[in-house]
Parts: sequence; C-alpha cells; structure tokens
Amino acid sequence: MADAPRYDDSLTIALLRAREAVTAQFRDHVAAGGMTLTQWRVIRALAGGTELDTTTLAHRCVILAPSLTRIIKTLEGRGLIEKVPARDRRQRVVRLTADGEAMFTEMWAVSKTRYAAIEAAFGRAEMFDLVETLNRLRAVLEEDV
Amino acid sequence: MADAPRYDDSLTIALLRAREAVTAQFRDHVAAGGMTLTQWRVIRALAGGTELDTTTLAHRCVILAPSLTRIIKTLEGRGLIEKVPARDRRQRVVRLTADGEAMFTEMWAVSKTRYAAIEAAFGRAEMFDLVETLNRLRAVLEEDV
DNA sequence: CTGATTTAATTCACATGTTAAGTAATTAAT
DNA sequence: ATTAATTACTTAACATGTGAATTAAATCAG
Repeated sequence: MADAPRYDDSLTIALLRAREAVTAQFRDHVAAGGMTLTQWRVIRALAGGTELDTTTLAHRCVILAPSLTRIIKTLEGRGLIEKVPARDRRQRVVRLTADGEAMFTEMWAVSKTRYAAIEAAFGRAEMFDLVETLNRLRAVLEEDV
Repeated sequence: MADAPRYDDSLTIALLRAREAVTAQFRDHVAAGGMTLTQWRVIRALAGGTELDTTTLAHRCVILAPSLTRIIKTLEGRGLIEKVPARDRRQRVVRLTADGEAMFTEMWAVSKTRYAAIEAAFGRAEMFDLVETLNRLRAVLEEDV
C-alpha cells in the first residue's frame, strides 16, 4: 500500500477538479441557453459555417462516437444543425443552421466574458503556459510511456 | 463571432484531452480488475482502513452524490466495501472489506508503475508543478471570478 | 416538547461516457 | 468484377454525470 501520493496531489484528481472548476464557469449560462456543455462544444466547433464529418467532429470536441450520434440527433431535432450530403456516403457531414449560428453568436458573447474573467483571475501568461503544458503532457503520453 | 481562441488552445479542451490521456494510462489495468476508473477512485480513497461518509467520499473522489449512491451499491454487492454504523443515522459510512483491501493492494501495485512511467516520461518536477498549477487554478476559480 | 428548518442520502429522469457488436459503404486483393 | 478487408457510423447495454424532487434524521425556534 504505502506510497500512494496524497490523494489531492494525484494528477488524475487534480485534472478532474480543475476541469470541474473551469467548466463550472460556463455551465450556468450554457444551461440557460437550454444546452449542455457537451452540446455547446459541438455548436462551437461548427460555428462560422464549418462543415465537419462525425469522426473529425468527435475528435475535435473530445466526444466519443456513440455520444456524438445522440447529440447530433438532439441538435438536429432542435433545428440547430443540419446534414450536408457527403461524397463518401458512409460519412455524416453536418453544419449549423441559421438558428444554430444565431445561437452560437448569442452564447459566445457571454462565453467570451467568462474566458476573460478566468484569464484575469488566473493570469494570461499562466493560462497560456498551462494550456501548453497540458498539451505537452498529452503529446508525451500519446507517444511513448 | 470573431475572436474565439483556436479550438485546441482552449483551456477546457486542453483539460479534457489531458485528462483523457492520463486516465488512458490506467483504464486497461483497472478494467482488467473488473472495475471502472470511477469505482477505483472510491476504492483508493478508502484504502488502509479509512472509514468515510458519502459526502466526504464524494468530495474526495470528485463524484456526485447520485453516482456515488449507485457505486456504493455496486461495490457493496461485490463484497468490496461494507457499511459501518454511524452516530448520525442520516449518514452512510463505508469502509473496505478484507476483499476490498486485497483488491486495492493488488491493483495499486500496477497503478504505481503507471504513475512512475508518467513521471519518467513527463518529468517529475514538471508533473509536480502541473499539479500545483491545477490546484491553484481551481482555488482561484472557486473563490472569486 | 412540537413544529419548522436544515442536512444527508436517495431516487428520478435524462444526457453523456464507455465498450462491444452490428450495419452500410468504400477500398483492396485476387 | 467478386470477395475480403477496412472504414464510418450506429445501436445496444450498462456506468456515470447532472439537476430536481423526495425521504429520513437531526437541529433549531418558540
């Protein structure tokens, strides 16, 4: 048993808590828009007329394929996204509808202020460094270990 | 619309991906023990004879109460944890059974090597700094903003 | 001591995470 | 060109995340 790092010092827990703290800054206003944070990531990834297939979208939003299938169904049902015919008929390519773009624009205005508040509280340079460090950690783990 | 940070540079996405990369290092061997990563956090928090009530346990493991209720039911059904009578009869205090402690000891041996591998690949000091930075971010966000 | 309030868990309902299996379309091999 | 293998996505089944409502026990106000 012995040498377990103090629980609060474990990397996994620290990541979990930090992510929880950050997402908490956005959850309320995203929920006020009738959306979940996960759905919001999809909307955001498609903003500005971007057309993406499910695989690319899933990777960018860090959502597993089965979850994305359900989310697409939900958002399409709400008229926020729509299918686009694809050359490869296995693919499901989607984009925002006009309503979807409007929803993004409205919500993004608020999100921007939340990002700014986090930057102000934590420090712009520190935040930049943290993102860089996290991406480096990921790169290291995905290659060797 | 305009000034959205490049998607991969967003803090929320970076946190999500980093956490995914880290947990991936443990998922397989935890699954081999017939357990999920979330259940493993509970086992780990109770290791060494620790007795905890649901609220404290939920906070330490970063699990919401409804999830923990189900997990306790599952782990109790598998004979890995057991209830302990509490003074305050509203509380549900639990601890590991002998089987639970054995399970922890066995799995922890492997987890330790995974932690060590991450430290070796990413750098011990860098990892320490990262955890410190993440905890500082959380502290900042939970107070003001 | 009785009723109102608060606290600790649970339950409910729905969204998402996760793995495995299944389906349809494309590509590769012969 | 026909079969086999691969790819993109979906479906299924179960675990967890999430917010709201519920229940039971403890505490507080009078």
